[in-house]
Amino acid sequence: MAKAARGPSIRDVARRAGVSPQTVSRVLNDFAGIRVATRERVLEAMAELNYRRNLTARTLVTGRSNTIGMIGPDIPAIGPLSSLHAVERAAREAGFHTLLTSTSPSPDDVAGALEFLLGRGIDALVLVAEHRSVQKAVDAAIGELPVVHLLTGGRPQRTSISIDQAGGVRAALEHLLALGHRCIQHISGPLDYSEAQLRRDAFRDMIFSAGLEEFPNIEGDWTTDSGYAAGQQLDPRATAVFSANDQMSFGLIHALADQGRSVPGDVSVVSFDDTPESRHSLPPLTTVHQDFEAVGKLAVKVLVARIAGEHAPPNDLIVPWLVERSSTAGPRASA
Amino acid sequence: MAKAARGPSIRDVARRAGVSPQTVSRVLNDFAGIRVATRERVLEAMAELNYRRNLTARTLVTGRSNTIGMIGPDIPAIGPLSSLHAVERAAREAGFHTLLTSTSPSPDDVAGALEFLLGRGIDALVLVAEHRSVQKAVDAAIGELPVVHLLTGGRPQRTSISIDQAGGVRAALEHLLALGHRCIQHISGPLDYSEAQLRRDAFRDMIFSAGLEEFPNIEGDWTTDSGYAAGQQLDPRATAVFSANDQMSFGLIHALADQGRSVPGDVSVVSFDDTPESRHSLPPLTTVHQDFEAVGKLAVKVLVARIAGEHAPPNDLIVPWLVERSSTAGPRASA
DNA sequence: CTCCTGAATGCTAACGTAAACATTCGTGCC
DNA sequence: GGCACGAATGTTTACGTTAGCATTCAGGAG
Repeated sequence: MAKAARGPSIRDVARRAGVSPQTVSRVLNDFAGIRVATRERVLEAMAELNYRRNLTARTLVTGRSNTIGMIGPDIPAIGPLSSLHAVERAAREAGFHTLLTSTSPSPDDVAGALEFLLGRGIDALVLVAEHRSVQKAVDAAIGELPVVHLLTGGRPQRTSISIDQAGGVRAALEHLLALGHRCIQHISGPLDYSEAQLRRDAFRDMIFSAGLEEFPNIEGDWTTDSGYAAGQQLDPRATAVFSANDQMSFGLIHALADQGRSVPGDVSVVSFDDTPESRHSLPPLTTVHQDFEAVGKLAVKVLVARIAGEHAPPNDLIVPWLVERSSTAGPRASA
Repeated sequence: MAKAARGPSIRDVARRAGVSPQTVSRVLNDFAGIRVATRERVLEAMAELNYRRNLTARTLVTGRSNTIGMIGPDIPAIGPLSSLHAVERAAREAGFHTLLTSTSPSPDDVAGALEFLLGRGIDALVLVAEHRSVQKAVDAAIGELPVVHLLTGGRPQRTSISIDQAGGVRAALEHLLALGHRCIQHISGPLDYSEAQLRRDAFRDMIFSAGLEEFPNIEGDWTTDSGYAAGQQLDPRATAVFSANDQMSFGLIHALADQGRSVPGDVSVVSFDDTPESRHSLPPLTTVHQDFEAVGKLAVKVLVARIAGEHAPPNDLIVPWLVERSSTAGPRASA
């Protein structure tokens, strides 16, 4: 067994400094009304003993952990990972820390992750790119805990910080329409993810209201490989593709290149995410910018307010915008 | 103030089941020697009250948290993020959970992160892609805690799971040499990261022992943008580039394309990481495969063993290999 | 019937901290 | 000089759990 190796406690410090444990606690928590000499004696004792405050005990007694739990998806896609990372940074700046669990969509896994976080006394919960099974489990288990759903794009019943998925899709499609495209196919993410479904639905709405022909949806799984596969089943009449994330776009463009078709010469591609890679791919992608950083910051801001007991602000919608680069152009005359 | 909203405790369950708290605890921890009827009564009571075990209290009394702390870099690069993610998954499978903190290289930040993790009673620590300032802080603060340094590629003094950076570089350069390249320039990562330095050093050794001319090192910061910038300062005589990660390679290739130079026609590019994007970029990258998943798994395995008090196995070196794709070819006759 | 034994369960203390209340002490005022 | 008062510090208790020891109980041996 690993030895317990407990460090010095507040009591040891108190003894060494010749004060009561409570006084040490007060110094730790920056209470007013401690004589300067006393405080210094305590600080000195802490330094000498190499004292480290025990967050576990503190959490136990206060019921507050200053920790935000995060549940993310199991997949190593840059999008969700960026969001998680952004939350982590924003939380840190706000004086909070994060407890990260990723989980496969299996209900058992989700329940386990939730169990761990809740048992750990988190003060709030952030859900990133949730699989739908996660939503259900969370709704069942959460009591008063502040929760933010990130990026889902529209869950009116609870607080959520979302990118306005429909708005982003609209910007992307308007761009393609303005270029003159009439045959546009969609490569969606896995439809059991909220984002994927929202984007697909918004796409359909746009196609419908523009009176265009609807091509069958090709469902990918967010990965570059699935984008490549999608490129192989693309309808030959399509002059433009709206792809649900950048990674799939890369795969798609690769597949087209292998078929001897160029982007945007033969096919235009509009994408979603604006990951760092999309700025420098060949061609650089025209893509909807998702400001992960802003989302993370806003999420933490909302949560901190709710933790402090302030009334939760209404759902916040971050509006993404289209970054026009070189993967789109007008359709060929021949099309 | 947020209401405490404490859930039911072991005591509430005990009262309801008509047993002592200790018996409930025994049921929770799967002790032998509980009458079946009693156990069932307890389980029933837990279900009725929707009881959730408090990990905080448990940690406080046992001194073990079943949690592995992770410190990662502040940057949202896919490489380190993948590693963190892999550790998280491996830990979960081993019954552990993870506490993630990322930190800027500033000593204060690092100290704060460490403080948080240690105060939280983590059982072990994983360092991913450490900035050198992290190493120093960790060495100072860690006592008996099992630590694994991930991906640094050679820290003999402590247990570390590393990718054999030098081996990877060797594979990459041997490939270029075999193709006939003699003018090879390096784009390194920021040299205050261990990996960046190890790769740069291995590169130099290879160049030296092959008796080739040494071009000045161009130092990037792992991002695609810095790769693009590097592409603009490339020595015109270089027929091949060894770039320290995939993201910078993408930027580099973009810059070359903007100059009207093609890859691999005019310049060959060998890279490091084998991220999912590299399979489908144009051209697909020849790159050194880093098995983040394997590294994560191995790290957790080592840590679990050390937590259990077994003697730490010696440093483990994972050997990466070169994946040959289409970004390399022989030098032009004109070169 | 009593005693012993082992199985099942209960009781008490402890983990390290902070909240709430209690006490001490110095100081200024009458 | 005595008193009141606020500032500084101390004492007690609780948070939810588990370790360690104590107790109860049933059943078999003598």
